Amino acid sequence: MKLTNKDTFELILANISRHIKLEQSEIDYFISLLKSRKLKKKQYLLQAGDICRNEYFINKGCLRAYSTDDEGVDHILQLGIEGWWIGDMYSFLTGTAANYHIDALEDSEVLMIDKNSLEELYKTVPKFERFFRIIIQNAFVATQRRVIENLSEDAEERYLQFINRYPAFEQRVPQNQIASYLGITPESLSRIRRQLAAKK
Amino acid sequence: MKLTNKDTFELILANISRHIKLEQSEIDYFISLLKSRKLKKKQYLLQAGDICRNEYFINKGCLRAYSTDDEGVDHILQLGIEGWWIGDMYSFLTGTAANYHIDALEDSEVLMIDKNSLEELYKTVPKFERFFRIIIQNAFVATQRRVIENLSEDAEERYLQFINRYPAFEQRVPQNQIASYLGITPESLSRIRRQLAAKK
DNA sequence: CGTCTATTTGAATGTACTCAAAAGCGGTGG
DNA sequence: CCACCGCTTTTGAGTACATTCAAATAGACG
Repeated sequence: MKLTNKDTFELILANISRHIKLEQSEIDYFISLLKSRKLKKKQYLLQAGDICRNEYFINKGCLRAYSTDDEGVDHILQLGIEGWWIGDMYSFLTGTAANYHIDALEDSEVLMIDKNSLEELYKTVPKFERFFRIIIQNAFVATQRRVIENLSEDAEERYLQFINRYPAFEQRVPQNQIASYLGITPESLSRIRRQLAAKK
Repeated sequence: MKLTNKDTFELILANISRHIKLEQSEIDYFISLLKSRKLKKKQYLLQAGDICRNEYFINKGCLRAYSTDDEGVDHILQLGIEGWWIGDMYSFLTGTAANYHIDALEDSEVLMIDKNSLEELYKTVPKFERFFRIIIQNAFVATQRRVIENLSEDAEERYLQFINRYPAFEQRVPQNQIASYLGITPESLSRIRRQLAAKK
């Protein structure tokens, strides 16, 4: 879908302007590279085995990226809502089969940019190198923190950190999905919540 | 320490030239921003609570970045040898107190660039935005994979993945440090290794 | 050589898991 | 609009993997 509606880009442009300043011509050019896609709840944006040909900006809704292990259990790599980027970066960078599924936990809309367009964008407006460096840097720091928390905290502590850090997710993401993100079973999370309620 | 010896920069320049092409003048300028530091085994490069004022390129040796939890147990966020970057990126970016210690597992040498110099470098030679974007992107992808492996694999699988992916570490890093990286106790790793040896 | 640290081994413990079933909730179609 | 169906959440009982604590052995460093 090609885009014309200006409102569509408010969020992503606000996002970008927090890190780099763009001329109107640069904005127009950037927007011309984007496509949009709407997803119904449960619909796939990407399936493992596909090549991830885009980076996705979540304009509306809620998505998850996850892998399925040998026993068929899902493990959530990333949750994202409006304003977040999502994708399978390794697949995107190397052009190899994706390891992750991405699907919608709510009816959603993403803006996407494919690899050629992105390289083109880097060449034409080098400031975007800076923008994506910063975005990725922040994602990297958050992921490192998650590694350390997985190593050093028990399930209850991780859950408390999670709802404290991402209150929006606690509202919008089903418990079994939060459990998957935390690396525990839905049964365990249910028990943890009961205990926390008892403590109060 | 200010630098003059050309050999000192071979590794880092080779590293950089894999991603961006530099003019001699740009190389000279970049090098002028670097400082070097030698570390004896067990010596700190950074302590939690300090502000991490540099990004560090490991020119020689082996370092670890780790946090210490409430019970005094260490958890290794990152291991690195020659050719790897290391630091506490959150502290570096925000100027806040570091959460991680970094110290040397072997006598080591790092090249370092401070924040002002790096921003200066980005301004003067924007190609470095690209270079660090790529470096961070790769680190991000690797860290995401680690999250998923921590969520989906048991201790034995994670250990096998580890020695397969980082054979150099198996040689150079003590077992209790590998255990810490994998998120298990040294005792558990010892038992896992015994079982693996028995299977053969 | 002696000391300090790392590794191995054993025994008891615990946190989270699996399997199973019931209760709750939400969406869909009659 | 209500009833039903499927999925999510809760609860229980038994289990397993890794932990803790303790001690012995091995190895590294001065």
